[in-house]
Amino acid sequence: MSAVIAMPDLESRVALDHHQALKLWLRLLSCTTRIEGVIRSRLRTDFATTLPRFDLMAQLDREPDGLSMGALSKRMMVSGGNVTGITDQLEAEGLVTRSAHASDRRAFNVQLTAAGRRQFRRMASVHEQWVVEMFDGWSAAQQKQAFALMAGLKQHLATVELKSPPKARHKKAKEKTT
Amino acid sequence: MSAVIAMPDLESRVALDHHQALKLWLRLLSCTTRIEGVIRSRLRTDFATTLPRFDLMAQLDREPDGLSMGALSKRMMVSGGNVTGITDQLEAEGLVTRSAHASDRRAFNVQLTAAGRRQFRRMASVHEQWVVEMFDGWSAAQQKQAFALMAGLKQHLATVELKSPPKARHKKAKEKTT
DNA sequence: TGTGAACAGTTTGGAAGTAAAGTATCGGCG
DNA sequence: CGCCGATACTTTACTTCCAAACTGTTCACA
Repeated sequence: MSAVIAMPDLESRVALDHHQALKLWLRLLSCTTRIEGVIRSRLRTDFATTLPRFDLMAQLDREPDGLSMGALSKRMMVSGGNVTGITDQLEAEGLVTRSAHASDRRAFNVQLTAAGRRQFRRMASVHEQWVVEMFDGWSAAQQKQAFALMAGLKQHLATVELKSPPKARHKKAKEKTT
Repeated sequence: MSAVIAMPDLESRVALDHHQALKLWLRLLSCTTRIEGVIRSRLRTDFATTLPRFDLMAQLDREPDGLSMGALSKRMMVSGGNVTGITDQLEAEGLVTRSAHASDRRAFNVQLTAAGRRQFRRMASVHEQWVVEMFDGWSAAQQKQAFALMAGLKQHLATVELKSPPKARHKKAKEKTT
């Protein structure tokens, strides 16, 4: 329903679009913040752990052969320094091991220990139920729809530069700045 | 139609649902994390500010009469102690004022200063363009659809308790715990 | 071979977030 | 009035996170 014709003022149409995207973003953000808050709170009270620790263990649970620090950082979408700290903790508690990489002496291979895997599995099933509970406000069809929408968004976002592009956008300048 | 009791026959269906909700959640999370990261990064490089500072100013910009610390805390969905710290910074920089509440000596009224409003307005328009840019992977129709979906989710989430409920849910216990 | 860029991870310094305890004020009720 | 629980905010101690600087390793290539 975009007003292609009879545009009294381009300004107002743009402003409306802006408003829509902004409102959408705020709503999206408040939903995820809320869900994160609930999960965080329950992880603390039920399992005395935190979301990043759970997240790291979840990544490792999917990869029996282990992951490097860098791979963990990328998957968890947090900085490397952050992964170092969380891994330190879990290692100290005997939930993960940090072993030398076979061929690259810079890298480590992080793996879940038996105890770590046991603990994660115990938490994971409960965690899944929490997520199901929070999304059952949506029907299965709606969930599918949302999933598809998010797929598109995610793909588009991958093309967005992290830092603000240097303005001139009327030319399709796509070359690397290196 | 939530499978409340462990029914062997429905086991696999439930497992599928779980998987779906979980995947949906992870995708939702990665989208918002990415968007947040982009905005955060650009706010830093372009305006030497941070997301929570921007957020606080945005709340105040909408309320010319100012807001109390508690109201800010609620709107920003962060703890009160957090708001204290951010307000301290902005006040020290002359962007907001913390004045005594008219009738309640416990409360403060936080307002944008002229300089604060000027700075915020300058940032806000650019910020809106960033958001528009990130959501233009979606058509206007898709944005509308997503917005509606999120509305439903948000509403459902409001009924979810923060801490893990003590198990028994087969009765529709909806009474307040106060 | 050797040199320099790129890469893996750690360290550091600081902002942002929380929960929980503390301070001061408010408001109701005897 | 005087007390007591609720409220508004701050403080404290701690975790999480990032950006940027740093160390050590690898790899390309002259």
